[in-house]
Amino acid sequence: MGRQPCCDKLGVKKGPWTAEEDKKLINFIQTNGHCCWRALPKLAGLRRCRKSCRLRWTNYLRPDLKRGLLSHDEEQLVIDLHAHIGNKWSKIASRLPGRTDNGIKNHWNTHIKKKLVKMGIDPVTSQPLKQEPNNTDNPNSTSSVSNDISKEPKSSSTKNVETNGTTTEDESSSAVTRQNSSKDSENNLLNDEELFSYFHDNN
DNA sequence: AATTCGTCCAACCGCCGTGTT
DNA sequence: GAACACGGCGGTTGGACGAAT
Repeated sequence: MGRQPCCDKLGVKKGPWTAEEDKKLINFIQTNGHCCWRALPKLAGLRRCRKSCRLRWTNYLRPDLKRGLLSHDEEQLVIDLHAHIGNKWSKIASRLPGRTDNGIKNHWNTHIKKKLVKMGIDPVTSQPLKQEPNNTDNPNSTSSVSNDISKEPKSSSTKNVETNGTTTEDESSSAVTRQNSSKDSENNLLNDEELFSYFHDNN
C-alpha cells in the first residue's frame, strides 16, 4: 500500500529558512507550543513540511540551544557515550544539555571519527583497529596517538584551536578506559537506565 | 588572484516505533 | 490484528566559508 508522503508536496517550500519564516515559527510555538507538528505549518502560516518545522525548531531555533563547537568535556562525553550506545545521537544529545543530535552527529563525523582513527580505534565498533602500515611500530597505539592528537588541530580552523587547546592526554586515557569498558558491553547496547547508572557510577 | 581542499552545519530523505482507529 | 498517522531518528547531501597551494 505504501505510506503517504509526510506532507502534500503541493506548495511546500524547501531549502534554507528565511528570517521571516523563523519569526513565524518562533512566534507560533511561543504562544501555542508545538502540540501538533502536522497542523503547525498551516496554523503558523508556513508553507513548510511538518518535519522541516520540527527540525528547524529543535536544531536551530530552540531557546536553550548552545551554539558553537563542543567543549573538550562534551566531546569526551560524546566519545564515551558513543562507545556504549553507538550511533544513538538523540540519546547522546539528551545527556548534553543544549546540544542537538544533529550537531553532535556532525561533530562526530567531521572531528571525532578522524581522531579515533588516528588513535587506532575503530569509530564504528570502538575497538582497536588492526594495525595499519603507518602504525607498525606502535603496538600500544593509543600512546603515540595522543601525540598525534595534540598536533592534529593543524588542519582545523582557528575556532577549533581555541577549544581544543586543552586536549591530548585526557582523550587518549579515556580511549583506553573505553577500550576496556567497551569490552564488557561488546555489542550489548545499554538501555537508558543502565546508561544512567553507568554515568552515575563514573561521576 | 585563482583554484583546490577541508571543515562546518543546516537541511532533506527514508525508515522505524508507537499510538490510534 | 491490520491499516494508518504521526513523531522521531539516523544517514546523507550540499552550500558556505576559510585555509592552503
